[in-house]
Amino acid sequence: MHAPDGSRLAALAALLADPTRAGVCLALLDGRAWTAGELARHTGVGASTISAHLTRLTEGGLLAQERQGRHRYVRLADAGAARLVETLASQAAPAADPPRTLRTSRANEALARARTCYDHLAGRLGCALTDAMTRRGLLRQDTGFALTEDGLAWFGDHSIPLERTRSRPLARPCLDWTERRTHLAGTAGAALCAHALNARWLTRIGSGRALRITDRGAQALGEALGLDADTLR
Amino acid sequence: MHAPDGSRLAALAALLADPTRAGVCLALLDGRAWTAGELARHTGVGASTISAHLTRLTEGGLLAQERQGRHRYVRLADAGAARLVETLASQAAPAADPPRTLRTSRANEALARARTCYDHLAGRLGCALTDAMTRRGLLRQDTGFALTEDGLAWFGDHSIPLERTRSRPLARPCLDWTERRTHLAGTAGAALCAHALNARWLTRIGSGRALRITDRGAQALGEALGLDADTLR
DNA sequence: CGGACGCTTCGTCCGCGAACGCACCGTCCA
DNA sequence: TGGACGGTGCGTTCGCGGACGAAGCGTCCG
Repeated sequence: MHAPDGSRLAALAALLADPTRAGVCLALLDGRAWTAGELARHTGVGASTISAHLTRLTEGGLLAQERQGRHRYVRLADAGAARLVETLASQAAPAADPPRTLRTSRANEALARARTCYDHLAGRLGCALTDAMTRRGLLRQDTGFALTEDGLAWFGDHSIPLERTRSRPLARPCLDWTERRTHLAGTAGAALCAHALNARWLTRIGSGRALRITDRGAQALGEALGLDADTLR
Repeated sequence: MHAPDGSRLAALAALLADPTRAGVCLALLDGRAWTAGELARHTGVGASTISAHLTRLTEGGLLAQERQGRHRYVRLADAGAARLVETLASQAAPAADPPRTLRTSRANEALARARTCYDHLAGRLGCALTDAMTRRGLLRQDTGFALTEDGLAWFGDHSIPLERTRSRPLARPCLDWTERRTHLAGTAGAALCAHALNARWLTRIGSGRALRITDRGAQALGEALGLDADTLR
């Protein structure tokens, strides 16, 4: 075993060093599978071009694909790939020029409010949940980033199963692009997100990664975490 | 505020998408400042070439530079930059072809045994320390990654000051390239490393990032963590 | 069965950027 | 006050790769 040489690192970075491929990976950060055509339209590039890019990303191990009929579905390969894109995105973020059109402004506002980040919750909602959990002593951030005993119990009380795997941390921080603060990721973050969508606490807006809080969700989150979810509507 | 677009992410990734620049960043992961000439020799490239690369990396915000006389010293700009390179390196790692010469084999063995990773300890030693701390209940990894109360006290007992800053976590996991496991990073990891070097528990081998355990260090680590440091010699 | 559709393959064009050598500038030392 | 040395700027070369369009292939649906 030897230290990774520059060429391997460069080859991996090169996959993300193109605006189109970077746009693809950012789009896939919503954690779902997109078709090649959707990504072509989303990045504003031809069908043949996106096809080549998806092939490169897949062969590079960043994307996983699945073919269904005449569709090619791609998604981020694993949590490691998602973490890489996240890290890059949060480090690249510091541009803050105002959006130009009302339409994109609305879309950005929705994203800033609540969205998925790969498999967990982000945006103001994600941060508010994380803060509430910290305030209630379910999560500790002052000595690192970990669930407490009370936190473990909380998940149990709400029948949210926590898979304890060796390869993936139960709780880890993820830096939020819009809030510039950390929110809950890892197995627990994913479980919470899955539960919130399953129990209809949250629903997706259209087909994107933006989320909306339901009435039931506002009530449930108010009870479970003392969160004033109305302000996040 | 809006989501980072592909071009920003791509521009950042492009900085690391070149073998020479990637080699520079990996070298700088030892946390120290290198001169332009050292990096040119290290990457096997001309002086003018390395100069241009260092300028690009600095302007991109990944490197910080400092001029002393006719020397140009560069180092990684901040913990964020280091984390980015780490993440990329650990994701890129899976090549394991054996080293070709005895010389590089020796060097790799030394690196695998004990080294710095930006500002904290890595290699078998770093992982062993992290494991020992976990075993002794100073560090919890099963619910995330955080120091325990006992852990905080341990740092106090050994007069290792822990700066509690808001922007940087006290403890976070860092994936080790050689061990494929996590070791302690963050403020606590940095403080431990600094203390170990200060107290001469460890010394640098030559000018690289490899470390050697001193007799005093073996004894101190044995007492403080019950670590059998002899096996790491 | 035919046509629309989603994706892929191929050929082509074109621009970016990495590397080098050389001339040059400032610094350090004998 | 030279001369060696570390680093910079410029001009040149050259290969890589991203984009497009056209043609082709399999899939779905009317």
